[in-house]
Amino acid sequence: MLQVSYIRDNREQVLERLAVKNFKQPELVDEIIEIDNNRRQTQTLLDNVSAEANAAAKQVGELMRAGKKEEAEVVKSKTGAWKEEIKTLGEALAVLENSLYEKLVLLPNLPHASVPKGLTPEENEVVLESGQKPQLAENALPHWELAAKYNLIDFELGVKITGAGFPVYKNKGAKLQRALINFFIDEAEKAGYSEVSVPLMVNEASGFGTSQLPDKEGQMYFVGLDNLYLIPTAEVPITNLYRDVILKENELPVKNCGHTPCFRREAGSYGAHVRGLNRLHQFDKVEIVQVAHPDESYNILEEMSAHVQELLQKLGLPYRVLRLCGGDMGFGSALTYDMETWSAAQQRWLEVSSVSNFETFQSNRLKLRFRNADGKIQLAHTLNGSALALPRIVATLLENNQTEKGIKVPEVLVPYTKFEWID
RNA sequence: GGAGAGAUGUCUGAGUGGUCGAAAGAGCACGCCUGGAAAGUGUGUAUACAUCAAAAGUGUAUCGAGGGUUCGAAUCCCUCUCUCUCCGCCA
Repeated sequence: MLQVSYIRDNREQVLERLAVKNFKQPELVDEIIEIDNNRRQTQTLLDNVSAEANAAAKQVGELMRAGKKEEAEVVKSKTGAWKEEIKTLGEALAVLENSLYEKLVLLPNLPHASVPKGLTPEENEVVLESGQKPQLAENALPHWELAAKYNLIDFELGVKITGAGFPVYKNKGAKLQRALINFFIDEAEKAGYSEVSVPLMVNEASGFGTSQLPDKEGQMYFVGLDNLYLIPTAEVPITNLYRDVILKENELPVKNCGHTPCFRREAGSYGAHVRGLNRLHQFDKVEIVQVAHPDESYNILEEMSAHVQELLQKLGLPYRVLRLCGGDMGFGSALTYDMETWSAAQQRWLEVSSVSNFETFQSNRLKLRFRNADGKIQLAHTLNGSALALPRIVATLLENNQTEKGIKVPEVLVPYTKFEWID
């Protein structure tokens, strides 16, 4: 959520930045400024009347104590009008605050200056490409066939017990999952992230804090009986650890990592591109999250991007890094890098990580602040990234490393899997 | 799920209608003291909004949340949420 005071003071810039994100309702900006003017006037009126009423109440108390009952009655009789006014103004203020809020949550974050204009994924900027795309044999198989051939993943069994998009991992498939999770967590800890293990369901306030709500209401599984949402990413519980927190400047940056399953309804996604592990309703992911000083957040974004790339390098996967264009960015992000690995059997890039700087967009909602060097309270910046999401990593590992002997496990994973070949 | 108790600042904890944004202690910050530290000692130590060019200052709101009674509510009443204890169930 953008800060009203910022919008008020930087109207032109806000409009210009929103245009980069192809925001469809720029008129909201002026509506917000208008409502806010109204709100501030009302606030001032209300404060003044309340001050008068407070002074009178105090006076009554003093008169009563002095035994001047009649004078006290006189003052009392004057308070009726104030009460009425306080009530009316208070209600008006609440209406204004609500409508201000309702419009404010519709504004996405402003994109960073480096974000390219554009509408579609095709317009994302390729920042770099790394690694060799493997040349597979003629009869190379896509991962869903490899999974069946080596008895690693049973999609039909998942359909039976839950539904499509909930695979059952078996044998070396299950072990590979655990190996990847442990590898990713260990790497994150080496990079200074401390591990947390968090709830997989969150309340509405948490969903709102990281801006999944109200924006992505329909994308999350919702447990109506208890009003809880299944997390779509560990970003939600981990970042919300710091909701309503004021940190000390020297505590920044805060670095956390955590493994969780993620649950996504993915409503409306069907077809070849969601085959196999390409898009699931439940998948495992290791997430890295940082709470940063505003002056440092873009350096930290690069550091997080480098961390993700290092993982891909260690796994020997060819990848590329995209800087998302305005139209393809998430609602709350100021700058997002997507990392994609090359799936040799499918001949396409698969997104395996997304690293974003939210600047103050989340922290404004979270009330996540720090006390700066001047002793002033200031909003912190939040960042997060996948490091990494498992399914598409598994997909590309299986596909890219297939040989006639079986599937070769990357060396870095062998200490975790305790086997070198899937055969 | 049933019965009871409770929710106050960073923490402990006082406060049952006015002088309470809130005692006291601890913690923390800064100073004094000290060769240095500890002890001792002094001062300070919530947040939001409004006002102001800005700071200072001032005003308003906030003692779990929301509503009510009253000239006046941390304190009384109602509703909700959460926590603790006991019982039940249970990985």
